[in-house]
Amino acid sequence: MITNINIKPERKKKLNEFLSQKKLKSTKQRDVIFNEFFDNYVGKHITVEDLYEKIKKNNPRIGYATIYRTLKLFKKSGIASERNFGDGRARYEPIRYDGDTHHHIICKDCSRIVEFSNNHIESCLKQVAKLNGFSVENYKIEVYGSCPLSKNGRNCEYNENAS
Amino acid sequence: MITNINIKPERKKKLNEFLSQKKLKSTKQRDVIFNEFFDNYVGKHITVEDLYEKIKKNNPRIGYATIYRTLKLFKKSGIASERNFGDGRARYEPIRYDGDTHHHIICKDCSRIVEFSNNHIESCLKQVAKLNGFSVENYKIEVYGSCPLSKNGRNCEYNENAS
DNA sequence: ATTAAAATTGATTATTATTATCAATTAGAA
DNA sequence: TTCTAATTGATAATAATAATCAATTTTAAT
Repeated sequence: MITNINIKPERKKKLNEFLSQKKLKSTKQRDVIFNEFFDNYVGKHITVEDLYEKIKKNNPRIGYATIYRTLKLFKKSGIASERNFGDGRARYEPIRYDGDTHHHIICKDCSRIVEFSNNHIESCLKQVAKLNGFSVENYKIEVYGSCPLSKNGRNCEYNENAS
Repeated sequence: MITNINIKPERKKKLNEFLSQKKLKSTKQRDVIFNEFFDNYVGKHITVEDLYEKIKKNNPRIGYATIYRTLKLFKKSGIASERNFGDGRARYEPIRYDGDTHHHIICKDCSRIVEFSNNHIESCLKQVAKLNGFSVENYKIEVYGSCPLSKNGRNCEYNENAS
């Protein structure tokens, strides 16, 4: 069950726990990036560059490297996940709640992304891994195909990161 | 059903069909790379660099760029697939037969890779995509976890590309 | 509130994988 | 053989990410 209401406090708490556990510091930059990321990119998949451009508008002092480092920090702290859809640039996505495993269907024509999760498939995968003696940490499923818009022959220019 | 016997002639035929269809040429370099790739890397996942190093031993005249271009050619012709396991370098794998869709379980400790295929999971995925209006072109499933060797506490240094 | 130690930042440079360039060579058809 | 177009190999260009480092900021201790 995916809920978009009020996830920020819980995620902020988790980040702060990670910071204090690792004796790291909270800074104004990290706050700004956290807010932008969780206010505007839940359910989306943003590149480092796009997030930098967005943040630069209101906070021109924040540097490119800081965005890189902070998204990695979010990843390590368990509030963001890194995705790679094969275009050579990493994308980051807010993790909405602990245990939020979902997967992606990607349109090869217009890059539109639909998310899904499916317990049945996941338990099958765990079983396959178990049969091979593996314990499962996480898994990634990506389906590539053509979306309804592009199949209808319409021009389906799509940009999920648009404001 | 996976069979390792005698796949080369069939794959070579497919490559040659692609070449003549696209009015491309067969060259000594392409033959050398084809042979090395299908003699020694079926069921493995080799990087461009590793294949270059291997081929250089007997064919020091063949350049790095040619390996890159030829693996891409193999991919386009449908006899190789490109994989990306998150370490920032592409890996190539011979496609054993048309319709060879299989997936990977990757040990996060020693990078050992086990392959599997599962029709049930695949048909579930197709159904999920269909519910969202997508037609499926291909899909990728990766399971990350710990392999039996590393769970036993043994030193499980593993290199699937070793000679 | 001051201070000191350690982490962070921002600007820049370095690294690394991949792609593009281009003159020289080679394959394949005529 | 000859002509045309594709290919090669060496190298330079590109692009994403990582590393460096002096200056700054945070946090804990005093």
